[in-house]
Amino acid sequence: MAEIPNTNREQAKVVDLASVQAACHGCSLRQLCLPMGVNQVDLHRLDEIVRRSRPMQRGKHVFRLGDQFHAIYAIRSGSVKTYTMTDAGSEQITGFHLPGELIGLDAIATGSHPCGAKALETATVCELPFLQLEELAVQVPSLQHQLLRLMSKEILSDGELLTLLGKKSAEERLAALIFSLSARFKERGFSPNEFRLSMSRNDIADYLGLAVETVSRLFTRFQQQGLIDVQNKQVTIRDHDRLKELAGSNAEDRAPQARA
Amino acid sequence: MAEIPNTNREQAKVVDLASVQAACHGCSLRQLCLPMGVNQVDLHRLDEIVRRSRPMQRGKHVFRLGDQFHAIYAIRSGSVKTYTMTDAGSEQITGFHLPGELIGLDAIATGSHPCGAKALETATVCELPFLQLEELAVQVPSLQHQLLRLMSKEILSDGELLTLLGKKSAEERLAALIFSLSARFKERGFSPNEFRLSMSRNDIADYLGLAVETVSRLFTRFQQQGLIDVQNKQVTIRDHDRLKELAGSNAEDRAPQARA
DNA sequence: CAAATCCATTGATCCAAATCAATGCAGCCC
DNA sequence: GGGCTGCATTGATTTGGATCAATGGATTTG
Repeated sequence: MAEIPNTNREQAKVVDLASVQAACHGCSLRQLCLPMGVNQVDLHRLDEIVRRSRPMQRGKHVFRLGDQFHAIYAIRSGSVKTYTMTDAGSEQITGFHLPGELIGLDAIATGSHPCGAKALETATVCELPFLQLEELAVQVPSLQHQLLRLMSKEILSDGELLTLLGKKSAEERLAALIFSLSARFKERGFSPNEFRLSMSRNDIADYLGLAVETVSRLFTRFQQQGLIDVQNKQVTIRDHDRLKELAGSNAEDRAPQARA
Repeated sequence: MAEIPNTNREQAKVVDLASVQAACHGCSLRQLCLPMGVNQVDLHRLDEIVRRSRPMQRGKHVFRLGDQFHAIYAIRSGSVKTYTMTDAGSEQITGFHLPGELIGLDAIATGSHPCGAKALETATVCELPFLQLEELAVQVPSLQHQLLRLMSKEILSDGELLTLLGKKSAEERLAALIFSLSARFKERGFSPNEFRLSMSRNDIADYLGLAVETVSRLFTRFQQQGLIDVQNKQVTIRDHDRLKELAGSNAEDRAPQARA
């Protein structure tokens, strides 16, 4: 509810773009990000329209709720949360985004950002001006394909989150989040078993549709049960299998019936 | 949980495609659907790849959970629900889809359908083979644009549903659903104030993340409060404004503070 | 380095919605 | 038309997680 105050400069221009080119062709994330499947030659054309931001401090916006839409952004380093506001003023976090993921895709339809995007830690992002990207995508089928694929992936992960919020217990929700983060860190070459949660407990609660207190209690419980080790924001996974099982379901242990 | 039994024929081929062409150029939904913004000439090329299904009976699948992905579908008439299964066997419904809306978009990323799609009443759908659609989209920028727009819209509405499930009370959720259906019926030229709910109470519960009993009680309560009239599946909106207010928020009436 | 501020944890209590239980009703099929 | 079957409503009871309340730690700032 209490907004972090912004400097005037940050107000005026939310993302501060570096003058250096982003250079997708040399980026370690190209197998996860938009460049996947795009050949060398076409990749240089993508490079021409991409601008990389300067490192953004924790709490700064990539874009704000309601901002006019002109570009989508790829996370290059760090992590970013996207969120909407309820009328009552509380945040619903729609995603925690890691390097290689695209944000701002939900703004294409309406022309303005229905959610805000804020750096959870120092982060850099790559700006992809949408008109230019669309233009390039009709010329580069592999780029169009990958853009559609990434949007599809977003719809897919939203669907999973829906099930999480609609059907799962608090315990399952937190286990699923930890499990998902673990898998995504692994994809990016980081340790899947030891990582730092860049978001606050409050953010986790606002993502999972729970109260902070509940999240806190669950961390304590998971630790007591030997599932994970928690030391502030540092998490170590102790029992990957049980965590996975918990994330998948905990209602089925009393009804493990066969699927038709 | 109990699956409607399927005939062998329906098992073998889920969607039964008519031999007639779909004819987007003559379709009354073209301003809502994929053809929006596509010119006459290109529209005929779209017509060539679209196949319209025969009317599908209530309960038949457009595609099943886990089916291999080869096409997306536009609802032409009737209504369709998309849903996933939790490991415990209960459905999380991810959307109720009306004519002009696309389904199957979440399958592009993985190549198989992460959710199933079932007709809620007699419905027809248009099949858009994805490879051909992609091929056409690189040749017809306006088609690419509209496809991206519709995918974005899907992400947007998923985000709204997330907020609904994560932050809103049972009352707000149901009000929001009724309000959303009303708005979408209006868009399609139907009465926004009097319509038939094609889905069961159970489906509504599985969409809103509630128990059936809660949904039923809310319908009764809304009727008592004079918000709506309910007669089985027939709904008449009596107080549009109060319904809208309730759908937007009901927590703010005790904290109507100004936004920063 | 101390004070201030923010964030996280823990405990006690409450409540909205789930669950359990029963009856009512509508649309079907013989 | 009468019984069947699945769907919907209503009531009683329980409970998971929210809310309220207080304290404990961790960053941050002057």
